[in-house]
Amino acid sequence: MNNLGYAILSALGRKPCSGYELVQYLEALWPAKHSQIYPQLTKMEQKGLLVFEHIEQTGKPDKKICSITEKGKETLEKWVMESPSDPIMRDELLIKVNSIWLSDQESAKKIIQDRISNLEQQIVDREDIIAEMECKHRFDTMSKHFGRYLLFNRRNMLEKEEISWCKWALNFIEKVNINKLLLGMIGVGKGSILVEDMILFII
Amino acid sequence: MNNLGYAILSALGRKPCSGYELVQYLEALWPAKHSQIYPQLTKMEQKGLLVFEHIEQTGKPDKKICSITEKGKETLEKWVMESPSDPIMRDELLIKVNSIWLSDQESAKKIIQDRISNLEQQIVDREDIIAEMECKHRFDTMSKHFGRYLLFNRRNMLEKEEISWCKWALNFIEKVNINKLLLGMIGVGKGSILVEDMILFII
DNA sequence: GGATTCATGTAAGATGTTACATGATTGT
DNA sequence: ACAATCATGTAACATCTTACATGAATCC
Repeated sequence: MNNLGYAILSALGRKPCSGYELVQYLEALWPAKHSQIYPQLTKMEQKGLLVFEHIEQTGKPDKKICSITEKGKETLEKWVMESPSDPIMRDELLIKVNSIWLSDQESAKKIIQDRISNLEQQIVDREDIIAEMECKHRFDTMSKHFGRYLLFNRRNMLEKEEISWCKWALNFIEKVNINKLLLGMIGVGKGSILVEDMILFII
Repeated sequence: MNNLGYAILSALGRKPCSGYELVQYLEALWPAKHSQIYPQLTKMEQKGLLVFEHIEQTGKPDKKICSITEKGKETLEKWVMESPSDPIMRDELLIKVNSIWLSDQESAKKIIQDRISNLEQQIVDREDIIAEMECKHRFDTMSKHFGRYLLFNRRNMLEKEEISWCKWALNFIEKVNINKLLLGMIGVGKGSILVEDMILFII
């Protein structure tokens, strides 16, 4: 079984739900498009890890509610104990920042500023969800939602720290440019003072 | 062109290098195995984005040094200005944390403690590299290494914050368990006081 | 009237991983 | 002796994305 499969089992452990709902739930866990979810669910049903229940709806398309089976629960339980492999992050911004030397100051600053805006929006949205969790899930039902609660707080902490980095980087970029302009030293020799300046600035 | 291609161009913009070296360089930017790099380089050479230079070596296998072309530079420059798409993070740990309710306290704590160890190791390693960068790249050569310098600091900031979350989560897990044990309330009713306790603890 | 939400599925293509293949040098 | 580093490549497979396909209800 693959990670998507375990993520689905983890989601269904909380409560049974449709493939459509899974797409949303998994966004914070292991993002996947519906075109990946539905075939995966079929495979998992064939393996006996989950069962389908067909629900007819009026005014809406019919849906298939998936529930985790005993076998599914056992499979997940066994996997959870194994140590996880290294995380992988793919972010175009990193490539763009790495290429910063060939773009002008303003363009460089703009991509970072846009990132700050995106992060800020995501944080306010997530803070609403966290508040809702704290309000809605009392202790008796909290247990199954506890992990998700930890994860939402994790994301917020990391995104706030990313904003801190963005601001630090913006200041740094500005500092470098001001130095370049003031001393008229684009690529000229005695710049070693500048680097010390920059390093002082970091500390 | 795909993101891997732009990452390669970004790497080659700094200095020409072999496919083998690219694998290491790209780890912090857009990780890829050599089996993906070599065919990608061939495609990019055919498109005129880079050129190969065959270097014969004694005692070591021969290598092919790739250099970015004017067309490659222009392609990268154009792409850098476009706004990046959303980052994607895939981390098995998240699925395991989400499934925390079905593993025992000790196993749950262990996976988080292991993560802390990994992060701490990565941070000390990266701090060495950062120190080396600050030392080696004086102002005249800094420009092309500037983006990478920003990125290494970014990673360190984020990983330090992840450690903070891990420690917060460990405390939280312990707190929940102590409450469960003390009050003997596994799944029993009047737990609402506990949740308040937990929320107080977060604040 | 047009976009979004709900709801499921398939097909084609792009991207990424694991395994197979070779072979000398250097460090433990 | 054995593992790791340097160095490049292919093949098979797994994973993920984009596009095609349908269709009613609700919101702006």
